[in-house]
Amino acid sequence: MNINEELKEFILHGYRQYIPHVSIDCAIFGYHDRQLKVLLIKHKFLNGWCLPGGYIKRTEKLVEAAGRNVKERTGIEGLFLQQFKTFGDPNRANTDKFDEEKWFALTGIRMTPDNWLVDQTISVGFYAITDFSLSVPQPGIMAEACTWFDIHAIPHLEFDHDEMVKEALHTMRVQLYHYPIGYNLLPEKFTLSDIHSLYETLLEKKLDISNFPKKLITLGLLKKTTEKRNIGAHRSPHLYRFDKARYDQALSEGLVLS
Amino acid sequence: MNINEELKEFILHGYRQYIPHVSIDCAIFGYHDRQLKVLLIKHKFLNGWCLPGGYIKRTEKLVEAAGRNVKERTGIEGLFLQQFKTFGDPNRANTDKFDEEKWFALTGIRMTPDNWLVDQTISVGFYAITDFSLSVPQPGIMAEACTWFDIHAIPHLEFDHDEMVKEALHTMRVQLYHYPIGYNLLPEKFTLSDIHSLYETLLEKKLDISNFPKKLITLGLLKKTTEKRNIGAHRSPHLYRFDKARYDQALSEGLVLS
DNA sequence: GCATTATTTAGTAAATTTTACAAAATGAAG
DNA sequence: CTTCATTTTGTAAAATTTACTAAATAATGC
Repeated sequence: MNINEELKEFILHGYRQYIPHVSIDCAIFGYHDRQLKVLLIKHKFLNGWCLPGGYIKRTEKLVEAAGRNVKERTGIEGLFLQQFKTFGDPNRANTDKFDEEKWFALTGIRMTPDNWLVDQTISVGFYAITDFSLSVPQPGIMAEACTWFDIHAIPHLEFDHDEMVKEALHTMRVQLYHYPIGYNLLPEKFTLSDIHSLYETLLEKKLDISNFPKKLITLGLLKKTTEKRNIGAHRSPHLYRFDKARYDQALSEGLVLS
Repeated sequence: MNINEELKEFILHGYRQYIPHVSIDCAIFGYHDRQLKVLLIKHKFLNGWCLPGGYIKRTEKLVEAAGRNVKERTGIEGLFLQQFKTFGDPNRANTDKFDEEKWFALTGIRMTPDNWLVDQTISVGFYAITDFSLSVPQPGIMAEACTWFDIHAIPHLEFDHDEMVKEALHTMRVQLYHYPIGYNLLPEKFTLSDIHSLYETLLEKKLDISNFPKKLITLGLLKKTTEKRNIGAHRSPHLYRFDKARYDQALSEGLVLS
C-alpha cells in the first residue's frame, strides 16, 4: 500500500482501526536557550494553524496515542506527557477554514456528510515539554507546515485550540510547582544555572538565583557530582544530576516548590 | 412514547441523539454529619456496582451531561462539578458481569455486536460533592439500586471504576487545598465549626480547630454575620457566610490552604 | 442570680519556612 | 597575581505556620 492508498483507506475505513468521535490533541512546549515555544501545524486543507493531534487506535491507551503523535511530529520519544483536560463543547469544531478543493486535491476523495471523520468529536488534551533544538518537526502527509512558534507570537488557532493552549500552559505551570520537571529536558548532568533558567523560562518568572537551587537540593531532588563544567573565564559550576529515586517519588507523591 | 418505547429507541437509535464512543462518569461524593460517602448504582443487567454515568447529547457540553446525570441520580441541581480525568484504556470496559438474559428481560432486545452501545468507549470522569442528606437517590429505569456507600466500604466496582474513584478522591483532595469548596455543601449561613468539620471529613485529617478558621478569615473567604446559632448549653457560635466575590476569585485564581 | 460547663474565639510564643541580600569561593584571563 | 564574572555558601530579617493558652460567652442547674 503506497501513501496515497493508505490515506484513502484511512478516510474511508479508518473507523475500523481508530475510535471515531474521539481524538487527542497535543500542546508540545519547546524550551531552549531561555525561549519557550509551542509546536503548531498547518493542514494542507485548512487555512489556519492548529495543535497537532489525531485519532486513537483501538489498541492504544490515550497516552500512547498522544506519544505516537508527539513522536510523529517531533521525532522524539519518551517525553513527559500529561493529560490536562478533555474538550467536548458541541461547537468546538466550528471552522470556516476547511477548503474542500484542497482536500480533494490532496486525497482525491469528496468529503461526504456520512463520512466518519465529519461527525462531532471530543478531544483529550495532552501537554508535553521538550528541548526544541533536539526536535525535527515533521508535517507529515496531511500538513504543509509544522513549526515552532514563540509562546508570545502564537497566531489565532482553529477550532478550540486557542483555549487548549491556554489551559495546557496553565496546567503545566501549576504542575511545575507540584511535580519535578526536567528529567527529559536537561542532559543527564547539568548545572544549577541550567535548571534555574529552565524553570524561569517555563514559568516566565524570576526565581531567586541563590534560593531556588538550594530548595531543590534541600528537597533531595538534586545530587552533586564530582565533575565541573568549564564555561570560560569564570568559576566553573558543579554538575548535578537528579536523584532518580527521589525524583520518581516526588512525581508520584507531589511536592511543593514556592 | 412510553418508557419502554423510549428505551428501545435509545438502544436502537440513540446514536442519533447521543455521541457514540464517549461517555461521562460521575463520582458523586456525599457529606453529612462527619461521614463521607459515594453514590453507586447497580444496573439491572450487570451483576456489580459502578459509578453513575451516561452518554453525552450532541447538543450538550461535557459538564452539562455530567450535571444532567447528577440531577437524574440525586435530584440535586447546580453542584460543583469538576472534570478530573479521561479514561480510555482499550480494556477498560472488560466485565464478565453483563447478564444477557437480564438485559433481554429488561429491554426486549437482543444485544448485537453491531449495536452502537457495544463498541469501545472513552469516558470523561467528573466528581461532585453534595450533602447526601439532601439527595433522593433515583435508580432510574436501567438500575435496580442507587445507594450511598461509605467511602471505606466501597465494593469492588465494574469496569475501571475502582480507579476512577481513587483518582476522583485524589483530585478532590488536592483541589480542596487550592480552591474553596463549601458553597454548595453548607447552608448560606454556617458556623466555623461546620466548615471545619466539613474539611476534616473530606480530607480525613485533623485540622487545628483554632488555626483553620483563622486562615479562612484571613484569606477573606468568610464574613461574620451578626447572627448567632443557639446550640444548647454552651457559648453560641457566630454564623458566617462566604464572601461571594472573594470566593469566586479564589475559585478562578486558586489559593493555598495549608 | 450565680457558679458551672462546654464550646467558641482571641491571643501569643515558638518553630519553621521563605525571602532578601551579603560575602566568600573559584577559576580563567590578562 | 590581580581582576572579573559567576557560583556557592551564609545569614539576618520577614513572614508564615504550628501549638498551645486563656479569655469570652451563653445556656443550665442550683
